[in-house]
Amino acid sequence: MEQISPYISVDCVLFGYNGFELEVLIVDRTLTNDKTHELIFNDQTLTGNHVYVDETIDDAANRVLFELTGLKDVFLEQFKTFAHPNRLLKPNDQIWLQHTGRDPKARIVTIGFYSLLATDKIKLEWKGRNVRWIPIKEIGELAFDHNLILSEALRTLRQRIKYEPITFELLPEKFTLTQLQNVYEAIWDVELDKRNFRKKVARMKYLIPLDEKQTGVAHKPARLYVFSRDVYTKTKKELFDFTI
Amino acid sequence: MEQISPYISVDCVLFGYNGFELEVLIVDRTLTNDKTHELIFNDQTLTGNHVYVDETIDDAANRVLFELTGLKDVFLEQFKTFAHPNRLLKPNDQIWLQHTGRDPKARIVTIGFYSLLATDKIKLEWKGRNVRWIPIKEIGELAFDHNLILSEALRTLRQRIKYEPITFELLPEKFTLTQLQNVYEAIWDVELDKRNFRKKVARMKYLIPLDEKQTGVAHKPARLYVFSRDVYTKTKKELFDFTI
DNA sequence: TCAAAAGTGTTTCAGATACACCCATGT
DNA sequence: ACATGGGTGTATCTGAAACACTTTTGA
Repeated sequence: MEQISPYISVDCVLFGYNGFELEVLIVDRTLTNDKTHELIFNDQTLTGNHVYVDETIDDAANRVLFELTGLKDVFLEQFKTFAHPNRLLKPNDQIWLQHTGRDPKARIVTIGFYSLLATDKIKLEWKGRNVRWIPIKEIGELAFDHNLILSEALRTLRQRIKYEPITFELLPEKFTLTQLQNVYEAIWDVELDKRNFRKKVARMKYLIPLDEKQTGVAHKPARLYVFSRDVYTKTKKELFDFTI
Repeated sequence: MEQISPYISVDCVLFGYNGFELEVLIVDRTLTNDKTHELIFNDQTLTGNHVYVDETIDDAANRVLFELTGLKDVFLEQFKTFAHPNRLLKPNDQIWLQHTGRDPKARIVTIGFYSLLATDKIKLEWKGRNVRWIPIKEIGELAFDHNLILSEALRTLRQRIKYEPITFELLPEKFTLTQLQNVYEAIWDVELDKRNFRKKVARMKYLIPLDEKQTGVAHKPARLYVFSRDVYTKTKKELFDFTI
């Protein structure tokens, strides 16, 4: 067993999309009395990891993703670091740290990462804990400073999708334009005009239309598209443009 | 003396503008043998600080700025965290850590901040070390992973000025439109068209023209402008727009 | 045959780009 | 009087926004 860097952790905000809403992966944190088996508390956290001594923070974050999905090379990006001296001082958190054998007084710096995942890629169990997707609007109080981490991640995501083609990561490999539009609408919580949206994506050469259609839908089946990272990197240009 | 969090530091990339080029604040790091007074090495670093146990990282970063300028409330923003296990292993860095009484084997997480400053606000001495502005294109090898930190800061800056009005921070309170244009040109290393640039800024209502002109210049004196953060926050709107 | 979502075109307006000359000042 | 940078307008093109109907499929 490799040794842990006791003052560094990573927290991962995993975004998913259920066809209607933006979701976040949440794990249950349940603490019971070892002897009486009575429930002490039951709440929720984001996914996170400690970092091994010889491990980079990116590797540690990727480890979370791998444990949850069995996949390497998932989209994952550092967005902000949280190091407030009081970030672990809520009563439940103190009990939890103590119970899991950590120093509740130690100051832990956590580096926040976010990732976009097709929701069906996730295992529903992680480190013996229950895992589930929760729509972003239904998320209540989370442990530690995880509500703050989540809201900063969402802020970053909303910005990032304006300028980088990453929304595809939330969809199956082959997707329809309506699905893609729905993703933008879910992330921004707005409605977009279908015709204008399609004119816009028509200019994105890296969105490749297939000679393939949806099947099994009770309406005119939509054409399927794939995202070509190859075309994207070849055609993207730096914008020396400012908009404000 | 407050106690230091030994595994957390902040590094600040301070950008300045000399009228022609984008500059970065660099401090000399000179190590001499305590007995013979021979020079062991002489190289450069960014500015940085350790973090006190009860201090937030933002406060620690602001402390650097305050030590250098005597100013509070300077523009300062966290942009990325650097935690590679090998980031302090270059020979000079190991000698330096040892010499300054720190554990050269310890893994230190550093949170990168960047700031924009009018260059005349800086003191030229910091922690007994020499401080100077160096044009970004003339910066050589820096200590630790500071070249990496700098290049990530620059990447962030180039993005950020597209969507946020922060370039003013590099200029005196009252500035001309040509100065402002020069700042954009220096940061992006491009040339912009004067007339089109002015049409663009004419739409920025938070750029307030004054009834005041340059004096003492050997040509038609330019009108002076100020940035109104007040007007900016009142008129800015969220963009639900994507451009790629 | 009906319900459901797919798919499509035009007009109007704002902003991006390209481009050249006269003006006010100090020396 | 001249050198220096300040300041301005027009034409063309591209993309943004607003808006409604026909088509294809499964049930």
